[in-house]
Amino acid sequence: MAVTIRDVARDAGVSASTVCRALSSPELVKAETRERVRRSASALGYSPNKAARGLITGRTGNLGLIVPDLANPFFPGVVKGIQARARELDYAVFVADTDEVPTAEAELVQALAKQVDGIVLCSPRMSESALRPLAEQTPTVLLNRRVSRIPSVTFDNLDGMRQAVAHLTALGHRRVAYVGGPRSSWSNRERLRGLRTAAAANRLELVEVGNVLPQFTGGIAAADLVLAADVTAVVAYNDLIALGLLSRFRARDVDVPGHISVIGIDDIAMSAMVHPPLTTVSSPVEQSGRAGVDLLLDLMENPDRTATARRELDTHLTVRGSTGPLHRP
Amino acid sequence: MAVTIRDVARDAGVSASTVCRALSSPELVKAETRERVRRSASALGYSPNKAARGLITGRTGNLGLIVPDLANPFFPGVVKGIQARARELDYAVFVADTDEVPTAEAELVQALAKQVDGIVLCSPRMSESALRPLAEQTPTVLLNRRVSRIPSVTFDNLDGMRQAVAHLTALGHRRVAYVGGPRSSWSNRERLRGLRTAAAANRLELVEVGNVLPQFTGGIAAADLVLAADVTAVVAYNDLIALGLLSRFRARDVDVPGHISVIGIDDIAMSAMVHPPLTTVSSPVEQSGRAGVDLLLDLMENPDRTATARRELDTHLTVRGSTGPLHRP
DNA sequence: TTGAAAGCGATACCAT
DNA sequence: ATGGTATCGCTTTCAA
Repeated sequence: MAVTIRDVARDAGVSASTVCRALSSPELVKAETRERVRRSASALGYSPNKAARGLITGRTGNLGLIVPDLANPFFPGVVKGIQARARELDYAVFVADTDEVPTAEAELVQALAKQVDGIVLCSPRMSESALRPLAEQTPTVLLNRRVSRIPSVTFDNLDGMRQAVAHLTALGHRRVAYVGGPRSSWSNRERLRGLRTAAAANRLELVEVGNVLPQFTGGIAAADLVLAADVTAVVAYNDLIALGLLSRFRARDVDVPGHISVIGIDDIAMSAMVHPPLTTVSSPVEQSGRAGVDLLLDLMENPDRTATARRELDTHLTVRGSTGPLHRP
Repeated sequence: MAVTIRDVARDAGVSASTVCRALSSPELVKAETRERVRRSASALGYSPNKAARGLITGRTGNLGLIVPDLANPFFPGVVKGIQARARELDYAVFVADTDEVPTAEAELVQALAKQVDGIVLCSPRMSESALRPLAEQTPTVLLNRRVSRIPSVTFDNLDGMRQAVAHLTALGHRRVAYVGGPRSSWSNRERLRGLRTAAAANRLELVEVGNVLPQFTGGIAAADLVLAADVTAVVAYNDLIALGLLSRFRARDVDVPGHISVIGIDDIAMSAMVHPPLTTVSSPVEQSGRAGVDLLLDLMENPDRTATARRELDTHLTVRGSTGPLHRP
């Protein structure tokens, strides 16, 4: 079948060891021999078997990536960032989708652990106590989650919320709702914390209307609760929820932003495509993926020094038509 | 580090061979021994190293998947379907995104070929002559593309277009535009062919307004051409383009569906979320992914007999608010 | 029913 | 500078 190192060795009239060296440590081989080997290799179309190499070197050249739900456009962005960086570094990427089932996370990590050099865990929902042993077993980087002694890439949710509240305050809003996402989401907790802090600092009333699925339907479901809460603005855990709110508001003939202002988080592409376009807290999603890969490689080379490495990326408010000044009497 | 088969063997007081058999060919091992081995294995948290196994069996237990652009919500759907099926069958999946760069396809196939048992090529843009040698080298299944002697899963684009035209005809439309996607897209060619056939059969005028990127911005760009074409309805290569059309129409104060009807293809989630919601030709996307995996496994077991296996999945028109009867004078 | 040993493909160490 | 050999973890004859 496939051409092996021994085929090349025979063809070039040298030993397998020499072929190996000629290809991976050229400086150790006489120029003439090296050339002969290289010619044979490319003539036969040889390329080394990564699995076999990994067996002995302990490096597979593969990375693992686990995300909660590819149907949420936020995550494909992360995947693209990771892919792009991984390809630059000549790594291949296993991708697994847990379908928002927290127990699937650990299973998938276990399944991938032996065939990858490291794993990027994106927005994991599992508990810290479940997470830490996994991270000790395989080099792991967390995205959108912070856990002590595990490297992570996060967005500055606190500052994002501060910007959102500042914007609403400037527009005259005094009473604002928050539609929460999954309770097990670290981002959700951070966003809530950021909102509380910012609200207090601005003497704004914050109404928490509960937790919903981080999806369009979650927003649909929350919309009526928001209206009943008698607020003039609402911040949603993510853009999908915010889009659900917008949709339901329209169905109920509630004017946005005339009657109520809406702010989402993530800045998924769709947010700019709807009408009115959604004001949202933008995060550099692809960049977070790239940063995750870089952190992972650091970690692999240097298990201890970088164990607590952290990148926190800036967010910024993108103001669009779904927020506006308060007109109500 | 990781627990190996020998650790389990020692713990259970048997040889490595027996552990291997107990786990993969249980019927060859005495029940009692088998149980003991299994207990040791799970106590130690053993799971076999796929790479090492692959070295000897020639099977890696991995699949490769190559898609043009994860940012187009159609593709994450495919990925989810493939993942789900692959996980059921205990396969892990490499995912690679070409960013719509056709030359990246072959490179990625080459890079993955040696570490997977088979590859699913989703909507490949490369030429047939480039495709065929790749498919001969590694078991390959095509999604959304048909090439002789390579197994494939496709949607019944022709019938989908027939349904779309029937719908528009029933509403009274006589002159319809088509906004094309990438010229190198097989689906685009099929859709165009289907439209031409159906238009002729219904004595409908079909205006082809050129090819655009299969993205929201493509639709924005095409909208003005469509308006200038003096049609009462437009079919777009995909939903993203259709959403771009809707957006631009709204910006130009063109009423949909009062002044013009719009039909997309794919039925991505967003299509139901906008206003007016988009009429579209729905395809069973996740199912196509699952079918792709099944075809691939057939092919692996049976390289010759199934070389030309084909699945064509039914599509159906989902009518929503973006199409309506003709009111114009 | 079980164990010993060979070997998959590549690499790394030890000789020469 | 090059070759021989052991080894990675697992599966698979072949014997017992």
